[in-house]
Amino acid sequence: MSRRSGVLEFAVLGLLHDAPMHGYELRKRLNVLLGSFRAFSYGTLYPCLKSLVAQGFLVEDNPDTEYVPATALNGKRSKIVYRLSAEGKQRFEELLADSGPDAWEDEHFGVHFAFFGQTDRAVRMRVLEGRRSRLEERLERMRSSIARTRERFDDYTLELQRHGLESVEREVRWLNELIETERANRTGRPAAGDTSTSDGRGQEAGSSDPPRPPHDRPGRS
Amino acid sequence: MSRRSGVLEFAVLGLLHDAPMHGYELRKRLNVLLGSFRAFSYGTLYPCLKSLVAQGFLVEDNPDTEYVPATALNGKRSKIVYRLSAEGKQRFEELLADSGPDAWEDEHFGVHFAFFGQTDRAVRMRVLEGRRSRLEERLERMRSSIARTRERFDDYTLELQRHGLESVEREVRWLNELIETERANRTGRPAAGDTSTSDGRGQEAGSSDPPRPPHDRPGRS
DNA sequence: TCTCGATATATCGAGCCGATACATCGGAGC
DNA sequence: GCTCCGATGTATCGGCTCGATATATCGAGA
Repeated sequence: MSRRSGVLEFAVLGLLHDAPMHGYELRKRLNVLLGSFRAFSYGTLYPCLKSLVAQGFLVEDNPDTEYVPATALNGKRSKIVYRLSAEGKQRFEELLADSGPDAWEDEHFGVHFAFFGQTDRAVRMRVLEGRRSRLEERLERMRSSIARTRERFDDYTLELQRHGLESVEREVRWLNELIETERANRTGRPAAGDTSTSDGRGQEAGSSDPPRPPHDRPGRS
Repeated sequence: MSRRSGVLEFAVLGLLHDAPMHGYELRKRLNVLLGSFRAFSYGTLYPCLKSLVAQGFLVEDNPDTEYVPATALNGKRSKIVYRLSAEGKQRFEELLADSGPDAWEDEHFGVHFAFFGQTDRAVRMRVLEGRRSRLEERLERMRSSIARTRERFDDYTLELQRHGLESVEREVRWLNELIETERANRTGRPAAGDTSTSDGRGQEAGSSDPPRPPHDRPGRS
């Protein structure tokens, strides 16, 4: 589990960091959290939850004391509420601090960004700039590819390629705005790059400085 | 094979409609053709080619007469050139004429659009409008979802959702332009809605009227 | 009461990717 | 001429993920 992407693990840990939940609720919030970036199905979520329990990152809060229907078969399938263990909390912090090349690949960037509110400013900057350079490489390849094959395809195919290209260009502009905002919000005090394992701070969301992303006005109704 | 998406089958048939090719070349062109819409790996392509041969849609042009190295093992693995059979050509025409709901889902729309140059105008219109209404449904859901969860997430998460929303909005605007162009290019003669199985027309690309998609100017260098 | 949809957990077949292996060929460098 | 290396070329395997499906409860409404 989570050998390939680890995206789901990260997202689940992050959501359960706020509040305990059961799978059904978790999946709904998951697909809202990640927006149009990614969606997961039950066939992926439930095995992942099991794996996270087996790894010790999650604990099943089995509320046998609470309302259990149990009218049916002896197996009595009731709600299973998952809660983050101490190891799970620590694991989430580790994932938050990761600013390696993986963090700005297609599959990972969305989740990392979704939790930027709990991420150090230095990590945020590295991830944003890494993502941008990644997309600029792709842009270069797409442009030369379109230029090379301009004569070989009909107009609709070229239009599809052009549209894809502009999507990536828009993505880069978005990143530029974000980076610019990060730079503008740079206070005099640099973010404390603590590698200690959550020693003193017992607070849940230790965001001392509000990041304030761009686009204060929602734009349209 | 090709039970779920059929995208690869469609794209392979369409590319081999123009010229015979071997797998390696096919994959390169495939990933250019579909732009940023989709990419396929060898692990998907080669089994699909085998399946298409087994179904009788492709023929292996094994050029034993041409240069065969054969210095190595007795199996002598040389180039395998794939060519469209008559059944394959007919299959491609069928896929081109498909304007059912599947044609405007996420997985299928890109390929269908890539071959719009060989598609009837009536089918093009149905697919574009179907796609647009599909995205507008999604837009509605995303908007209400963001409105409902505005207070539950931090600013970066909301920014991610907003950006996803604007991506879909941009997609709808793009479709609007395309549909408008289709309408403007509507000549007096309606496209012959023939359901016959490619009876008279032996021509390769039977595009009698040039579709002329929007954005004549490439915009930027 | 009976149906229907939302809530809730779980599994299975099949598609698809990434990595990898194997083999050839043309060119760069020596 | 020689070797190394990257592009060309075909092929497979492990495993992640999806869509469909099965099962069961609950609240709302006909």
